[in-house]
Amino acid sequence: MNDSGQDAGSSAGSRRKDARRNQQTLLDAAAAVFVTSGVEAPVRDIAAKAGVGMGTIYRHFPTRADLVIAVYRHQVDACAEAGPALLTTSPTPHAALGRWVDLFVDFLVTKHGLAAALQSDSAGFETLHAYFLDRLLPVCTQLLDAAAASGEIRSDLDAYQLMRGIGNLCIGAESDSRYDARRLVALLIAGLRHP
Amino acid sequence: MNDSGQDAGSSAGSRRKDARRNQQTLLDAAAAVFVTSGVEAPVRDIAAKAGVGMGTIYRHFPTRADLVIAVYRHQVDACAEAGPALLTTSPTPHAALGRWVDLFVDFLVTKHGLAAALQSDSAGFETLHAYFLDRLLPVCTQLLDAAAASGEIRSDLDAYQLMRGIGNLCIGAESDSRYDARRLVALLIAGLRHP
DNA sequence: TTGCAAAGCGGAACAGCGCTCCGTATTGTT
DNA sequence: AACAATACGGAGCGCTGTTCCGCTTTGCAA
Repeated sequence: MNDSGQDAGSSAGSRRKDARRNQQTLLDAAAAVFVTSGVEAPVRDIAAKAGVGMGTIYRHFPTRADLVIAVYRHQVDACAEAGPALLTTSPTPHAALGRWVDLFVDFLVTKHGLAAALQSDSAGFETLHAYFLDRLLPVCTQLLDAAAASGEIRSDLDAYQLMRGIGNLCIGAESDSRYDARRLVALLIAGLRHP
Repeated sequence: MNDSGQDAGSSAGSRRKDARRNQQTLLDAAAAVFVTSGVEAPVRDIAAKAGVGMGTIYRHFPTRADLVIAVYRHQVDACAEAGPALLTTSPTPHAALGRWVDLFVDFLVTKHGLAAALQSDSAGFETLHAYFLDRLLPVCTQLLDAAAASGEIRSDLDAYQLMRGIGNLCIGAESDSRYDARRLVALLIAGLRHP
């Protein structure tokens, strides 16, 4: 359960051949369905798209969150790893924070319903929330601390609140052309500057 | 459908006696259930709490959104009416905006799941979104314009985006003690000031 | 090659949801 | 007291997520 997604057999090829093949098929099908119908698409749709039964999906990914995590793991990891890099390549820590936040927002906004799922209180999605936090909170903390140390921003907002705020601002951004989450997040970051 | 909530018979006592009594019973039951189980509580729970059948609830309130609107109508109206008043009693338009936003945030944060329902893309909740917008967008626009005219804030963010941003920031605030929506909204408003 | 656990698969089945529909009961008017 | 008109209750439909178990596939061992 707290194996942070995927199956017990990890990604190495230890299981039976058909099992490995189905796992990959499911990941591809899920990715495709998430794009067209959003992250909260019916599990049956994913199973159908993969040409697989319901049982198979739940054996490979015990909970929906595990499937979502598996699909987006690479991109979340990339986002996490970009943090320290940005800190060295940006003119100031505050600029690095801004760029990293842009990266995160772009990721969330382009994944239908992901931001909403992250904050959803429906059972089964806490794992998703936890994974994002585990992976990104340390990076965000590092960037925030650096920017605070350089004196550019106030230091009375912790990384958790910032990330939740950003995640919240991204909810519904993909389905409402009148709403520009990037702009609002930028405003929020602007509000962090010392008065 | 676009009668903005409630029933055709409005609140006047034109219908049968038992119908009027049941409508009030339902409003009370819904208010009570919303407090304990949130706005997205099962309709059956509300019917049970009111000691009434499913049919009754849907005849009085054709959609869930209508019921939610009916329960909170007074408070939303109060919030809308407070806007112009604040404009005259506050030292500056920007201060009025800040106080009004606080009012709105306090309202959202104390109603379990209301902020989430507002942005929910589940069918049947667009009416709720529309009602809040109809009622509050003009007020927010007025406050925003006044603050922009006084030169205190930038004028390139419309009231719609601001309200959506605020609503989004309030999601989940009532069930996460580490997250303070009021603070983040304040930061967002701070970000509106001219640089 | 063949036999046979072990591992994996499919989808029927269950529970919980919103919402509809219609036979029955209540009202108030004649 | 009789009778429309109105309103009520809850069974039932379609949709979710999730579980469970009889059947199939796989791969090792003989």
